[in-house]
Amino acid sequence: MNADDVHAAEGQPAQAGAFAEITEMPGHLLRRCQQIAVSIFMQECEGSGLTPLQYVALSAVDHHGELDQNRLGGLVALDRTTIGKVVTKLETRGLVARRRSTDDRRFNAITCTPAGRALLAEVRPAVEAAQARILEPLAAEEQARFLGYLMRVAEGNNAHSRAPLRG
Amino acid sequence: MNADDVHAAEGQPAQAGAFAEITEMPGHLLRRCQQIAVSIFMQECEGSGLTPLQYVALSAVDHHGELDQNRLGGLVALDRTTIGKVVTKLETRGLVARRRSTDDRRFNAITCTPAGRALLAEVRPAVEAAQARILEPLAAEEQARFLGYLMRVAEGNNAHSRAPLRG
DNA sequence: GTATTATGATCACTATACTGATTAATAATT
DNA sequence: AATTATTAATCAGTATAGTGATCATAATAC
Repeated sequence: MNADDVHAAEGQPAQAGAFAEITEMPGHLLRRCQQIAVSIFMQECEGSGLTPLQYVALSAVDHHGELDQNRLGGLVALDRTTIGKVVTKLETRGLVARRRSTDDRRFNAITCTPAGRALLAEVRPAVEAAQARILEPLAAEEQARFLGYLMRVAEGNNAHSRAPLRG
Repeated sequence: MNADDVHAAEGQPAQAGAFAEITEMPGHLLRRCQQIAVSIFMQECEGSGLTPLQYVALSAVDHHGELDQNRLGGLVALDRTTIGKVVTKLETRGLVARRRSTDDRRFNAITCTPAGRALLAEVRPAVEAAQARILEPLAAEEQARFLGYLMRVAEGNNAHSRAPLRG
């Protein structure tokens, strides 16, 4: 910046080097990688109008057939409120159908529509292209090890998550 | 669920097995790991009232001395709007000071307050405990390799990020 | 058969993470 | 000097990711 710059006047900050360490911490790196993964997904899947979360949730509904929001949230590791909003978005686009279960009227019964299934099939190549781009900085063997580590970190810490996977 | 369950009637869903594959994709795993990393940070650093982002941003301000919001956003890889909100939150807690630069009146000059520096020092052990817990499912050698992979994925794809790191 | 408990969904609220439009100030061009 | 372009910040809007409170319904206890 300029003349009224404290930086120049104070010499060394209180915790010299501490910030550099933070940028090499797993928490910070995971945030950056997740941020990048979303960016790449949005680029590759632009035409579909789907976000990563919408794609995963729609796939889960397609794969599992009719299920309630709570179970769906567990399958994709999302809290009750967020999965509710994702379902609302998918519903307004006609990709899933939502109705109150007549059996137990507390439940929202979610099903995948033909339009939802068609979009899933259509966007699938772009999703796979995105995944390949995310891993591109690593060699093939490293990619496999990296995925293995991610799976173990996710599974090993699942109980510590605020929205654990409930398969 | 129950009797009016479409699942039982339809047999196999359209894309059998596709969802299982998605749960092993880097995009999904990175989201889950980031989600878990935030959960663990919030548990360990509960007393500080700091979120992961607030901690990283505050550290960056401390380390770099006075700087503007745009540069701060670049250092922590955040877009202009999000870094603005983080700074507002830190400002209301008195952890940073924000004033218009007299030199160039477009800039917000951000500085770390003594209270901010004190909190950083206080919370540091909890932050490191959180990082250790995130990596716990991996052996020491694997942790080092995992961090190396995360750094290469983040750096190699930096240009594809919607809010790239600008060191 | 009523009271208690448990559960699914929704609402209000906070924080993260962006885009596009706008505003204010500076820099570059002519 | 006046016009144009650029830049920092902010605002409105959308999506992700949660918490705690509330409401309706269902299951259980007594």
